[in-house]
Amino acid sequence: MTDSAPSSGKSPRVRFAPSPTGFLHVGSARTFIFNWLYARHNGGTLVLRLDDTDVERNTDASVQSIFEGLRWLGLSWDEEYKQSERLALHRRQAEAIFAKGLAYRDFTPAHADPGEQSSSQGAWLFNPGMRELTREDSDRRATSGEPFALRYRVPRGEDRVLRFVDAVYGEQSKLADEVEDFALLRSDGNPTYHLASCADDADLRITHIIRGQDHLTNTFKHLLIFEGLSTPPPQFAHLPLLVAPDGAKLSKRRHGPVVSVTTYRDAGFLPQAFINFLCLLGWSPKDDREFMSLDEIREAFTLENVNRSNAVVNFTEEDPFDPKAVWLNAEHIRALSVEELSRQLAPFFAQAGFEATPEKILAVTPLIRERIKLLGEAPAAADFFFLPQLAPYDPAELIPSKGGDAAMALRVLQYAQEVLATTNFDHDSLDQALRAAAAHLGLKAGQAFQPIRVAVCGRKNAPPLFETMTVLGRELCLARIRQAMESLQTRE
RNA sequence: GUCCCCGUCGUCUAGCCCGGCCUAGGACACCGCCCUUUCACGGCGAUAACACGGGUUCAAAUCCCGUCGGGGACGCCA
Repeated sequence: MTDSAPSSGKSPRVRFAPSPTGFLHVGSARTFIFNWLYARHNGGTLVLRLDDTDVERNTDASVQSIFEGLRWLGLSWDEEYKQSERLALHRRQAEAIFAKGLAYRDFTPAHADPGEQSSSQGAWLFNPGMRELTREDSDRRATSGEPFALRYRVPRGEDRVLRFVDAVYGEQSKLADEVEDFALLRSDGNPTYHLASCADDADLRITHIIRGQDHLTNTFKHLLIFEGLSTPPPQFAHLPLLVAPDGAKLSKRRHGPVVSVTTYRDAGFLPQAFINFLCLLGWSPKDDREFMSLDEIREAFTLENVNRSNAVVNFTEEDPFDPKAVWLNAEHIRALSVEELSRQLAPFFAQAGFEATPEKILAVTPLIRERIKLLGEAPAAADFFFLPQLAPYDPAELIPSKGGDAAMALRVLQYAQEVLATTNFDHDSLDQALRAAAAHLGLKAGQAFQPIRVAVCGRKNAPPLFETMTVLGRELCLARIRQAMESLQTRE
C-alpha cells in the first residue's frame, strides 16, 4: 500500500466512469489505464460505471464502441454499473439533501438566458430570487406543477473554505463564495452529473477517484455533495490533461478520429504498446525505463509519481500518431515471439486481401519484424510474398545504382537464372552461389544483388535477399527474373 | 471576467519536497558516422531546455515574491 487514504487498511475501490457520447478516446483510455494500474497495484477493485445520465447525447453505438475499446486494451474490471439504472437512488439522495435544507428549487425556466451582467463581473453564482424563496412558496409552486431544477445551496458570506488534499496536486482550497449554486436535479427530474456521480461514488464505496484534471475545480462541488450525503469524501487524484500540439485539451469534436482508440488499434498498435505510451504521458517510473511490460508498469505505478503538467500528444495532419508511440510499438513488436507476431499479423494480411495461410505468414514474419513499426504496415512490407503478379518493373531500379547499365543488369539476371536453376534454395547455398556469380561477373555483391532483388521483390528496399528467396521458392524467383529480363529487353 | 492548475531540450520526461554531486541526465524525432547485398535493426556521435525579473543564500533548475505565458472550470454536458 503506497498511498495513505482515509480508508487505508481497506482494499481500495476505484472507478472508471465514461459517458457514452462517442467513441472511446485516448484521454479516457488513459484515465481507465491509470485506474486499472492503481487498483491492480494495490490489490483493489476496479468498477466500470457508465455515466449515462444525459439521455439526449448517449447512444448505444457509443456504449458498444467504449466496450470495444476497453476489451481491446485487455485490462479487466471487476464490477459494472449503469447510472441510468440507479436513478431512484439519485433522486432519493437529492431529496435527502433538499430535506436538510442544503438545496432549493429553482423555477427559472430551463435554458433561460444566462447573459445578464454576470459576464462583466466574475462567474455566475445563482439565479436571483430563487435561493430566498420561502419553503411555503416553493412547495406551492412545486405542487402546482411548475417545473424546477434543484440547486445546491452553497454557503454564502461565511468565509467557508472548501479543502481537500489531491494525491497528485496536493492541498487544494477554494472559497465557497466562489462556487456557484450548481444543479443537482434537472427540471425533468433527472439527476445531473455531479449528483449522480457523487451519489454513486458514495453508494459504491469508492475510495479513490482518479480522473482528469478538468474535474479539479468540480471537486469543490463534490465535497459539498458528499457533505450533504453525510459521507466522508473519497480521496481524489487528478491526472494532468492530454493536450493537442496546439495546447488545447484533446477533444473528439476538435481533433476527430486521431483521438479515438480504434484509430490506433486499426493502424496496428499493440495494446501493450499503446498502454505503455499512454502511461508515460503524465507518469514516469522516475528511472530511465520507458519500454516497459504491463507487469513492470503495474509494479512501478504509484500516484506520487504522476506529474502535474499537461502532456502533449504529438500528432499532425500528415501523421496522426505520436512518434514515440510508434517507436514504442516497434519495440513491442520486436519483443514478441515470431509465432505470436504472426498471429497478430494475420488479420492485417486478411484485410489487405492477401491469401495468407498461417504457415506463409509465419515464414514471412521474421523477415518483416524489424521493418515495421505498426502491424498495419505489414501488408505493404511483404506484398511481394503474396501477390501472384508483381506490378510492372521500373527498369531504372533493375539497373545497379553504382555505375551500372541495362546490359549489366541483363547479364546479371541471365547468369543468375542459370545458377539458380540448380542451386538449393536455402540460405547458405544461395549465399554461396550468388556471391560466386557476382565474382564471376566481376561485380561487387551489392551491385549484382540489386537487379535480382528488384526482380524478385519488385523494389529496391526489401528484406535480406537469400531469406526472401528461400520463402519465395525457386519457381517464383525464376519466373520473376524472366519477367524482369523481358522488361529490360522490351525497353531497348 | 472570476476562480483553480501548470511552466526543464521540438515532444515525453529525470532532477525540485530534503539548495551544492547539474559545466542539467534519459528517451523519441532530426542530422552525421559505423555496421551492411538494399531497407531495417544495432552501435557511436552531434544539435537542443531550467519562461522572465527580483529577492534569500557562500551557493538556486531546486526556497520566496512578482511578471508573463499556457491550460482548465465557471451548463438543468459529462
